[in-house]
Amino acid sequence: MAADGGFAAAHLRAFIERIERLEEEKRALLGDIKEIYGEAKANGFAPKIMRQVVRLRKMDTSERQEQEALIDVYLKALIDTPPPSALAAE
Amino acid sequence: MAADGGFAAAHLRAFIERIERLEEEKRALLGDIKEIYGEAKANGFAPKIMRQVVRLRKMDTSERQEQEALIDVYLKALIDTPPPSALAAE
Amino acid sequence: MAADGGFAAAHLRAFIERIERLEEEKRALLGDIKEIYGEAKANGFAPKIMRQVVRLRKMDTSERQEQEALIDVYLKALIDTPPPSALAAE
Amino acid sequence: MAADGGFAAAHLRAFIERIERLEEEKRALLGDIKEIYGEAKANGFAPKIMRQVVRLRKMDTSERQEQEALIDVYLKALIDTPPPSALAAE
DNA sequence: TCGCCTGATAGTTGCC
DNA sequence: GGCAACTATCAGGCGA
Repeated sequence: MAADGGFAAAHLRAFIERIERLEEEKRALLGDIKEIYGEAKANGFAPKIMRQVVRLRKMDTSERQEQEALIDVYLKALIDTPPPSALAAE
Repeated sequence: MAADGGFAAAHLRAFIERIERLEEEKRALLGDIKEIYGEAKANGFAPKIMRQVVRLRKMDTSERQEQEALIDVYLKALIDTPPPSALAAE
Repeated sequence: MAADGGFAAAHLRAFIERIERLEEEKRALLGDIKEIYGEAKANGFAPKIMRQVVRLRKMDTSERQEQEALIDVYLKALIDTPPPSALAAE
Repeated sequence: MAADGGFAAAHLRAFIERIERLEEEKRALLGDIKEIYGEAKANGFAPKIMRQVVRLRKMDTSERQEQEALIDVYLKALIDTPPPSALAAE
């Protein structure tokens, strides 16, 4: 790669530049999102809860439903086997 | 730290050794868990589903319950606002 | 909040919608970045190294060198304490 | 599986219980490790550096140097391509 | 078996 | 200054 007259280096530069450009955009986007949570908080909403809500709404629409039935079967088989964490509640 | 006659170095060594020892144990534990999933698979169970089940059982017993009510309120407020991903399903 | 005639709910909906819209954009951006790393890989570059490079370029040079120096001090303090993995080599 | 008189369910329960037990141990182990880093910090060591040191000691020396060399090559190829952050300094 | 992708872990940052 | 949330990296599991 070093013996190619710098062509590879130029290639690499192009990739890195594109990536860094997109990362800048991403950074801006993250800032915008954060700002909205800030506004919401100023209006009496709980950002933490809102984040969970956004997350849940994402999950619910995924292909998870397809496997839901099987998960349910497994969970039901364990219905009288409480998870260990239940002990911590004492 | 360099001018302490190596006392700090000995101290650091002790900490690192303890950590590396525990990491070894952790590694072994992960191996055991993996093995069990393998056994289960050999018995006709789906490891992937089992992992999700374990995960769900963990979540259900966490402090999430405390915030569950509030999450519910938020979700209900959004009941006629479908998430964007619904559009992708077309 | 529940007793406000739904005004708060409408407000919440507006916030969530804005957030979910931006998250869609973010998702797209992440996909683009990933794609570029994929292209780079197909051209013989190592994505893992590229990521480190992008990260290093974000840091101030002096800060980076300071960290490396400290790492070196720690490593040297452990010079006669072989890591556990050496044992596995037997 | 459902028509087996619950034998499979019992089997599944056994697997899940073993897994959850081991996960508890893992959780405890992680807590212990975290605790040691805390102690070290209280004694004037930098946990962040320690973690990197532990990580480096896990890698083979030659492998590590190989990576560093490659990072250097990449960085040098980008030497006249300033990162975007330089623009922010203006 | 390889590549992809999701889930786990470490680092960073902002809040309290 | 410590704590907790969020982001990014990494490794293991899954599917082709």
